[in-house]
Amino acid sequence: MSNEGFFERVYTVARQIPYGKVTTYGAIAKYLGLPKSARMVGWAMNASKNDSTVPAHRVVSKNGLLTGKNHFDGTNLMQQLLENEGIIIQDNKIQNFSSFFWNPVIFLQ
DNA sequence: CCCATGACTGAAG
DNA sequence: TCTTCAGCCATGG
Repeated sequence: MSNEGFFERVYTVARQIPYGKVTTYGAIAKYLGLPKSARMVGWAMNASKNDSTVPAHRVVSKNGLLTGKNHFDGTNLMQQLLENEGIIIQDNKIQNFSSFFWNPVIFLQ
């Protein structure tokens, strides 16, 4: 894992996100040892569009805002996918975000 | 090698 | 609370 490319490492973590849970770009970056590279994680998600095994919709910004929803096909596809997992969303923002947050730094230690 | 681009963040005003 | 700004660093031209 540590010898794989940056994207693959991001994908490996993203695939561990449990159903009905979400995490942030920054948390994944921190887990990978690059706490200042949240943008790279977002970029990796964009590149994961072809890879259906990566649950990119479960990765949101620090505040629970669906900043990447515009990169999904449907206008509200990202939101619908999350709501389908039991997550409540209002104004592009996850409600009660902290209760859905899954921190890879803690769970994958 | 230099420059632009970004699904981010945290600090500052 | 909201808006701006500046680091951040992998990729591609």
